[in-house]
Amino acid sequence: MSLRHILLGILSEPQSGYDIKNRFAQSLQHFWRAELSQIYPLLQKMENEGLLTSKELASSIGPPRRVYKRAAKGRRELLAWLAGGPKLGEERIAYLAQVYFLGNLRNPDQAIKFMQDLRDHMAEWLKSLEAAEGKWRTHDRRYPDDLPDDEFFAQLTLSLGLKKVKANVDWCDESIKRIRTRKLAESKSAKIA
Amino acid sequence: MSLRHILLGILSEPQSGYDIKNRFAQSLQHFWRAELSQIYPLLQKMENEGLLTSKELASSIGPPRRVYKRAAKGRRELLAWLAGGPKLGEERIAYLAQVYFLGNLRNPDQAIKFMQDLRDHMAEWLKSLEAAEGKWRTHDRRYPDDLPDDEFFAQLTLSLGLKKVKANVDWCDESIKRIRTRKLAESKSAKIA
DNA sequence: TGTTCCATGTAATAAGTTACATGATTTA
DNA sequence: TAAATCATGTAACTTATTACATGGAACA
Repeated sequence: MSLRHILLGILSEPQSGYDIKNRFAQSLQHFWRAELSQIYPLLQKMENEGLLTSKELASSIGPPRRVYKRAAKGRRELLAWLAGGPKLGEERIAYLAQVYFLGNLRNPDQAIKFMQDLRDHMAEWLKSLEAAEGKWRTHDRRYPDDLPDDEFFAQLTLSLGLKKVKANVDWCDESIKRIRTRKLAESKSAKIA
Repeated sequence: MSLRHILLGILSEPQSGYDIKNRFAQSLQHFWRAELSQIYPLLQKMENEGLLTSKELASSIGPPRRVYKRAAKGRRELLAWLAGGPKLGEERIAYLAQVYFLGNLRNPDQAIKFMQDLRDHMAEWLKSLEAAEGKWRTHDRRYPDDLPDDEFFAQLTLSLGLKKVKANVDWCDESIKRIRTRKLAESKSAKIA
């Protein structure tokens, strides 16, 4: 039920479905994803429910755009979501489910490969977050604590992102070592037996 | 598409839908959740697809249980999922979406309250993870690196959980301070103006 | 005697994914 | 001239949630 609230959050300024998709690509995708084919019908539905208003605008580059903005009712629903306190216990992290079952792989090298692959992705992700932060810092001297409200809270999520992705990289390194050590211990006990 | 793979992972040993729900409550729920009303029909469907087999067992305490176990075909599908490498980019963390939009709250005290609430939940979660670890360590001297494969990889997810939840608590503390500082700066500039 | 636990499910609805369809404009 | 970007959508399908239905055993 969160996508509708995310749309309400984004639509303090008028934007098209396409704009929203780009907003996901920039920042939101780190904790929620959505396809255009989900966004477009939902915008229409929410307009019918009186949460949004829309108008069609001609565009210089390409087809006309339908831009949506939240209505007063939409703003109230957003505030109710926030006032309801943090929604915990709904996390989904597919790669951890995979790690949980890595023991099913017969050869420990496969588990090591999986963790190295994960490590590489996390390190790359960390790089991109650090680059985003660096750019933001150099382009806006208000960064990070004098930013306007909406950007400040987006920065908070970036700052947690950095911490968590770093923790992930460290954990991957540790885990790979631990799997290697087990592998050695196993081959020794096999020789003894 | 991950629940079917999680079921395949769990069902190396025969278990009922109810057992699976309990398994979620113990550990899996930290990265994936599932309701019984999703589990039961999916087990049936996967049996029809030849991924699982089942049989009904009488129980001493309560109604008869239908226990499922993965078939050879199910095991192959699980291995293919793991061999496909880590599934990234599908994370869902609703509370971060909320933080992202906290700027919509007019009064900074509301944002502080939200973050304190989040902090409390994270601290409680951390306690429960530490308790789980302590219990495991005292009850099994093989903990953590000499555990059998399946438990070892489950322990890896616990060890990441500890790191991440700690990072979350720290980040909440930092964030609350930062919001407080902004609030003070704002009230000063209001006086000057 | 009421609540929790054990145990299985169905029905209705909502949310989300994948594939398809269209067409202009800009860049390589 | 092929690909990418801009822009909007529909159709078919899968996945997930909420509500409902049943009933015995244990516990407080």
